Amino acid sequence: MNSKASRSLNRLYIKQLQVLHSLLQERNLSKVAAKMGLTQQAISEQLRKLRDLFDDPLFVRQSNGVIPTALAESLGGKISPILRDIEALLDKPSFVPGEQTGLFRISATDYAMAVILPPLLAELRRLAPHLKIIISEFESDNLHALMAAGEIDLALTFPDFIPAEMPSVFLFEEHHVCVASRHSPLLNTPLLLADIAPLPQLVISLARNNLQGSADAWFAEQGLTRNIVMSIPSFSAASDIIESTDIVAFLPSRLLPNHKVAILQLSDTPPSFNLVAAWHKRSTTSRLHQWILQLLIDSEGFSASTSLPK
Amino acid sequence: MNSKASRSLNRLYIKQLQVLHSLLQERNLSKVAAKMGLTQQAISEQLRKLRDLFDDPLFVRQSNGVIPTALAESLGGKISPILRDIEALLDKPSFVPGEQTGLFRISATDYAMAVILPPLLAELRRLAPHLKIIISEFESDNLHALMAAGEIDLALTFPDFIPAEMPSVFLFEEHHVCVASRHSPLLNTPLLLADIAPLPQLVISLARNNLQGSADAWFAEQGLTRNIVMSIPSFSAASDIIESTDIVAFLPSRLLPNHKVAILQLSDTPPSFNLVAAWHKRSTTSRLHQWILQLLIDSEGFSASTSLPK
DNA sequence: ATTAAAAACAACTAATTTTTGTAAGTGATA
DNA sequence: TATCACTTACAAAAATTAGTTGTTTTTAAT
Repeated sequence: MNSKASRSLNRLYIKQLQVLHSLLQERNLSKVAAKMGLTQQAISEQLRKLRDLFDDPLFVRQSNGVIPTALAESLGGKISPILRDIEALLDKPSFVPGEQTGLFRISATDYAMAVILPPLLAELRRLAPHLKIIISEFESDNLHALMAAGEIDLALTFPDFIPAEMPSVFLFEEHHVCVASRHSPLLNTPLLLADIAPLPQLVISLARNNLQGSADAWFAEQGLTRNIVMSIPSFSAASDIIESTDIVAFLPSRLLPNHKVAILQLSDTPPSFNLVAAWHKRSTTSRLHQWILQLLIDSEGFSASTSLPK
Repeated sequence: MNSKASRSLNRLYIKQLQVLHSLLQERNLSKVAAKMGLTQQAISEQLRKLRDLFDDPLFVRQSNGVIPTALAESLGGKISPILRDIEALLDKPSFVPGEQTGLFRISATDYAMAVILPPLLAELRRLAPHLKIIISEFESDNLHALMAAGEIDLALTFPDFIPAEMPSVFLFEEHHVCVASRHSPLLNTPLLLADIAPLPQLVISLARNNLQGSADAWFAEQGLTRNIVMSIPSFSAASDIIESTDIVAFLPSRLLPNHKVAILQLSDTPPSFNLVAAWHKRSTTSRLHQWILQLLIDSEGFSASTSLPK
């Protein structure tokens, strides 16, 4: 392509293509002008530029209008589909869940996998059967980077793990209950927090590989120090361990009851915590994303109060 | 389509689509700016307009650039072919006669059909076998209107019949010879113009249905009045009539010899006249038209001196 | 918290489009 | 052939828009 043309191409309005197209139909500058809400002179000027661009008169005048040259006519056939394609760009694609064929990636803690995902995924399978879904274990380290790279679309986790710049929505409030093996001699015995503190305990630690638990502060408030002897990164594995040891732990209430562990009768109630769904700003305007988020909010009747940073 | 979008579409540069496209590749405004020879601020402003047009952020910023939203990504796939199509508009289609599949319409007097067309059509068949050709009898009345309407591409006729605004090219000079039936007793007898004048004569009149011939003025110059008894609109039919009557006529020299009529030995030579090819301004830049015209000029070694009105 | 990179904003300048006004071309018709 | 009605083309002013320079804000990593 010659350089003059490519330079001019930068300055080519869609409008100029429309002028050329209308001119081929109307064969009259004044009529095209009226149709486009401009003056005849403006159309004449655009035509002058088109003539310069294509190095052809394109239209020659008659008493009652103009008639196209061979080149103008051949351009006409090519311009029509281009204009249609460009107009189609602006038509918001209608969003029909059943027709979604894309891929949606959810990162979730194993707690969320057990509690939140089952009903959501059932709905997704029902309403959007052609949508492919990838679920990955929640990684707190580089969540934002993964989302920026487009490798995760939605995270289901605890508020602490989501960076401030990410929009998120509150899903529900959860609290821990203290559990022990179903064979534990402590079952059916009323217990105080002070009774729990010295017992060997396990904490679920998703990010930090240490022996600190989320309820440590609560014990400290009452002047107690917990006897934490183990840390694992999975809620479901915790149950297995607890079942076969003398270890006790605080597990989210919605994971219970299960057939491996039993709830201890504790007089105090541990502080509650929240579950949230978080995503990257880039996804906020995605219709698919919006729809799945709404499904999530609706699916268990969560009181949805979105908190999107401005 | 909403009215805001259609209004904005008028103002949409091809360049803006290129910005969107480059941004999807580079994911960095400054790099796109450098690539397009503009400042970062200019790209930012175009992005602002695109955001307004599509009612979507399109790109959200990071520390080292931007990342596209779902909408921007979906637009990307549609924009690439559009940009290719638009660039293809500017590529002049290469003209290969053998690939021409169009239709070419020639209007010719029966003289031109007999003398000019045969070699031209032979060449056309040989060089452009996929080109369709329609030949029609020359109509002097509304030649310009027919050509404006695209119903005739080229006329082969006499200069008198082509309006001043039509471009034309001189083909060759022709002159009349006086003929009579091959059975005529006048054959082989030297004749003066004064001898011809009283003889019953036929004129070929393409436009005006009257008894005036093109050589009338020539007779008048010598103080003679022709005895015109018949007018017909066809040169070839003239020969048939002359053969079977006592009528004489002036026929173009290139139609002779033929087996129906014979040339009279006239001492004077009638004034010559020209043959021209004429067309509509709209066709002047058509490669097909130019090529056929050149073929016509070359085919018999005519001394081609085009006379295109400004 | 600091920093480096990048996008966004603001005011100004340059370029372009559009309009207003006018001239000139075209073909029909009196 | 002169005029008429209609049309495109040209020119200069006005309005709009794109682009630039300078600056601020945002972003995320150190």
